[in-house]
Amino acid sequence: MTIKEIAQLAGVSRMTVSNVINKKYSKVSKTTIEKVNAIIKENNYIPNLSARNLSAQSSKIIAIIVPLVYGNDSLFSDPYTAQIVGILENNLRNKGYFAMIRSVKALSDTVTFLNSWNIDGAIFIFPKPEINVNQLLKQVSTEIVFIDSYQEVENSLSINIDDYKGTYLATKYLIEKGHTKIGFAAPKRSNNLMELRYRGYEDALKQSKINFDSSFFFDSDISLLSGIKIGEKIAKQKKLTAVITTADVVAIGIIDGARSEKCRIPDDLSVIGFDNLTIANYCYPKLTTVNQDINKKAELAISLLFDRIEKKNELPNKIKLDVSLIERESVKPLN
Amino acid sequence: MTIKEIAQLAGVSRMTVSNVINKKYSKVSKTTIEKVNAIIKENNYIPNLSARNLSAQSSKIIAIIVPLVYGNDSLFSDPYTAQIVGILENNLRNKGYFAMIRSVKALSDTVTFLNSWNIDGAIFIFPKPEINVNQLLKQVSTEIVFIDSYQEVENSLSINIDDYKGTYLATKYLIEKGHTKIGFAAPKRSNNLMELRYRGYEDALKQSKINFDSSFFFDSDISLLSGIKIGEKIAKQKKLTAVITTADVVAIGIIDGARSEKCRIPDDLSVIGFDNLTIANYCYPKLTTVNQDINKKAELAISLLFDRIEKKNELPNKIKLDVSLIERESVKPLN
DNA sequence: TTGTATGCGTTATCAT
DNA sequence: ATGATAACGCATACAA
Repeated sequence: MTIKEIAQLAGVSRMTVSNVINKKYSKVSKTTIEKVNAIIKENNYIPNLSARNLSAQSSKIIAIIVPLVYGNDSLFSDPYTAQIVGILENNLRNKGYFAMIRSVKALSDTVTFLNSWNIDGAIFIFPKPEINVNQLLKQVSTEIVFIDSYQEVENSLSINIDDYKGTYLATKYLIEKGHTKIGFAAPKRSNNLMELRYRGYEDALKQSKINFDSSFFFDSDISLLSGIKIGEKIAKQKKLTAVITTADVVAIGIIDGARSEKCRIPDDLSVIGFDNLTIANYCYPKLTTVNQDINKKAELAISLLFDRIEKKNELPNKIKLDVSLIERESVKPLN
Repeated sequence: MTIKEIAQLAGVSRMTVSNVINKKYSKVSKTTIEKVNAIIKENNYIPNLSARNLSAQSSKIIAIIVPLVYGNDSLFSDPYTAQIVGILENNLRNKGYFAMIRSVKALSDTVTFLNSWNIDGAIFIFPKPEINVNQLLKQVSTEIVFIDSYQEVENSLSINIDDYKGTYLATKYLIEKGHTKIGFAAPKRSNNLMELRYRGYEDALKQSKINFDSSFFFDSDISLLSGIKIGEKIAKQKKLTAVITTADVVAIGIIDGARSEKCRIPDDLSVIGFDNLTIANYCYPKLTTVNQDINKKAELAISLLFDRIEKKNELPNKIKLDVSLIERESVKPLN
């Protein structure tokens, strides 16, 4: 069923039908509107968006680009990403847009994808260092909002959190509770994210004149498995009384790994997470963690994207969200 | 950059360029192929898929339709859905398709969505009773594979698991361990899923001549919160020694809720989950649960969908996957 | 208020 | 081996 057929049934031109569909009522008489609408309904006519988009040079599609976790089949190994994507879809749908999700490996993949469809905008979650944001923006005309990008690119749109503050708060909190042997589990690959979180940790130590020992550092992926290995190692070494992480999933992994080596949590080892995922409140012990407002992050990404798509330009290029420490049960005071 | 421009630059017709792009090499000379390819590369030409799809009447888009959880902003409140969607996207991308995700509330939403784009196929995860599969199939020409559909519709394509066996195994296991006061937490709304899982539970009880008491039943959503409330209730009542659930998230919620009422798990209450999510292995205590192969489920959905899209018709309409019980630490023997 | 012509970028068909 | 024409379904610009 096409506009043409509807037009024939209604005995009007295609344009009249088109105007009815697009509610350009000033251009059509009431009688015609009603007649056409009746026929549209009767025939269950639904506009062909491929055609509309070709004509309009705009697709009403927003791309959601997510990192492809190497060695993993699923994009959503991390519930953090899943939660964001869910909120994005919800907001986009309510705005009359469509959400196309795509995982990408390389810059060229990304460019091809974004230029293939007349994509109206994109939200890119955690662009890995392999994908150079600067290059990407040069090769693509789509508006892109980056969530958790730690490539500092002027003029790029991004939503981040105060990473420095997050680890700073966590470390400070442990120190207040009497801990001095505080491990730090984070991905090693140097990027700004890690730089910031590392500095937060380091500065808090320094302020209390605690020496950083390189054996305090544990290279981790953002995965349970990675956490488990670190937990086992920490339990065997018996050198630390506490450890902070850069993701709740890692923290939960550490707890599990340490426990398997007879290390009690938090009695023998205090653990602090990062993200405040839903599960952080239901694992055992309930996880003391750095809270970030994931929902707000996703919603702001949408706001910023549409601020630019609609050329309002009211919001700043870079938005940084605050974090806070949530006290639960995975930290034991030593004093 | 369009085909037309490439054609002009190369001094050939649009069709020749099109043939090169689509690798119809029998129709183009080697020299031309090379010349055209060079110009394409040089200009970073990328085909416009909107146009291609309009022409081809096919979009290379596969819709992933997920249930909208009422009162929840995120589609992926449940990691189970997130995992499936991740695997689907991965498989689709590898096949050269695009994944459009969409949550739907009503039948009409769904029909409009599927008919708007020239969508090549759809995978529908857990169609709620509100969306009548039979009606849907009548109003849509797209091939749809249903995952976890409990509306029995002849000729519809579906991937399910052996729900009856799942709860049967769980209940039987508890009985073997000496439990007789076994609760059952599941969504009450009557549909086939619940019917099947309920019967598995009930039959196992019957076979051991254990009477079912209506107070053993707890109406639950598939959510942590729902589990928590049930856990609290069970702990307060102190009537049960064990409870089985229809989702790991509910089981984890129950553990948390019961624990908050000083009920020790598994000492005072044994709990069995359902799904064997990743987290089931890392919560505390590690969850004894009914395992289903989520990855295989998603992969089979893709296989079945493309079996029909490509008109091979080698696979059966309905595929039912086996389940098994995974023994971990959330059940304590009473004998 | 309604209709006509044209273009969006691609591909199928049919000539040459 | 290459090219001309039409078609996919819709919307913009302009004419009547």
